[in-house]
Amino acid sequence: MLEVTPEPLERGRCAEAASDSKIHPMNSHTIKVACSNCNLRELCMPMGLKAEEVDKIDEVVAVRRKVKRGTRLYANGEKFVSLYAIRTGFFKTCITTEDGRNQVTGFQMAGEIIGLDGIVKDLHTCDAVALEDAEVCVMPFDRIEELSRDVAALQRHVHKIMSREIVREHGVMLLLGSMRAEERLAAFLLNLVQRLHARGFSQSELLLRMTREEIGSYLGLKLETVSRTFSKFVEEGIVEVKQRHVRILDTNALKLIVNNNAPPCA
Amino acid sequence: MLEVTPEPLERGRCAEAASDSKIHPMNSHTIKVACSNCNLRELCMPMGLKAEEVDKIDEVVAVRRKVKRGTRLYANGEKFVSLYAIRTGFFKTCITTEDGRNQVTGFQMAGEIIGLDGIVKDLHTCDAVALEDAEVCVMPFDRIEELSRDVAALQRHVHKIMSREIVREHGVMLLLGSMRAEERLAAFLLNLVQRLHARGFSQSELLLRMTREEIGSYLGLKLETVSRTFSKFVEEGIVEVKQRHVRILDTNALKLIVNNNAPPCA
DNA sequence: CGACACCTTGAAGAGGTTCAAGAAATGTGG
DNA sequence: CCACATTTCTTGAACCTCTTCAAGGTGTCG
Repeated sequence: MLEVTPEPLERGRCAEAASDSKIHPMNSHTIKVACSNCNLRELCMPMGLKAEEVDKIDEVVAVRRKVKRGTRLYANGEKFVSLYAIRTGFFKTCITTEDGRNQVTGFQMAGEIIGLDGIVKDLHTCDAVALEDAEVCVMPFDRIEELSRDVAALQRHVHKIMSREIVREHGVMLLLGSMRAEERLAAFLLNLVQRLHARGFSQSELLLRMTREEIGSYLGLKLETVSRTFSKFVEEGIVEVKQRHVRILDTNALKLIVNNNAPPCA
Repeated sequence: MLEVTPEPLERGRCAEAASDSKIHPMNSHTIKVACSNCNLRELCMPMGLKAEEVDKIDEVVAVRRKVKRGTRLYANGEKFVSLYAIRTGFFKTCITTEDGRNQVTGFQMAGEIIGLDGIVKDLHTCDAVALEDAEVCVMPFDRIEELSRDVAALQRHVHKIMSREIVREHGVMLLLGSMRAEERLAAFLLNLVQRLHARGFSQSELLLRMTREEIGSYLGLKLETVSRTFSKFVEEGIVEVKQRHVRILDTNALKLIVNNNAPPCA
């Protein structure tokens, strides 16, 4: 359910690799970059590498790319070339069908990897939209594959990232298939705050980057239901909500809601 | 939504690798095996390999294992060692939580790979249960990794299998998040029959290997709703249903239901 | 400041669930 | 091979959750 993080990072902002950045702009919004001194490396790089292996991995991340809020990092049908590691910002991924259905399949934050959907057909099968101004590391997939043939730790890391995504989606299926509205929203809030906390943010306070409609799409609910459920949580004193600002007052109450009001036996 | 299959295979049953099988039983239900003359190789092996590469891959599949109906191939919490390629039979995968929730995350048939959930934590995070007597090829994952460092086509294949599973689950999220009962069941039937047809079975007739309750769990519905929806389809002349025997009379009607009654514009 | 996107709340309605009973199939042991 | 127990499936009726439709409020950005 969460990214494995040995210790919280400070604030999800990377110290710039000062010597490199902004010297060789590839185009209007791409710049060179190095992983080896990125604050997020514990999230998106394998641990315990030799120095020479770290250097090799630095070469994988060819460039960074800035993505303005509301614009797409990639879109359904586009050729798949690279995976992306999110440096800063917040994304949603969603699929849209010809008959007008739309489904948010996930929300992604700093240190998470997106683009895995494109590997199977060499085409992206969903859209990735920045919900706030963002910056990503562009990692050409053929170079990842090449390198992970040399560096077993990287190979293993790539496999784990993909497996983690599969397991995450199992959790979403459980949520969508078996939970009621309150349970879904409680699980959603707990998941978000947990991931934010792992990145050094508050355990109890969060700023929603997405609309009620996007939350609803992700949770299989209508935006009105999301809004009403928030209101209900407020009435019950579980959270404070001011638009997109949410403060969790009673984490345990949320956990009880998710766990069917059964106390955790483990 | 489906396994990519160049051409239908005959009946999903493998010709035995006669010289090998049953000579060296590893234990009561494991036998040696070779991929190179398995009828399913187009489904679970990369295409266009050199002969020597095929030989290497043969070595990956250490043994086969028989799984009796109703028993588990692996279970939540067990150590992850191998992926499994299904030779014959039919599986469900499902997750169960401490508080008693249960969710079927997929149904798998011959030629499909299961066990990917275990990679991220070296532990299986779901159960795989045989819904009929089954046989699988056991593929130790460390050998897969080792070999895919040598054989780029295998590496790519493993990545595609994992990506395909991610994309499949996106489809399930769309189903669970945005479809009504009829739409879900129609999509489910179309998906099943399509995968069966790719394996040489009928386009219109299928034998459900799972109960109404299991279908319901997968589709986020109660078993009564599944039953009622089947009955509705029967009334409308779209399918014939005799217990687990289903004959699709009007594939197009099912497609229209899934597509929101909007004619396919593509 | 005005336009627009987003959020909240109410009331009515639909779709799915729950509870219950009975029928059909399947498996078991004598 | 048959009788019985068990599991699975179907169907009805009442209920509940979530959706739909509608209106008004709040916040944001040019």
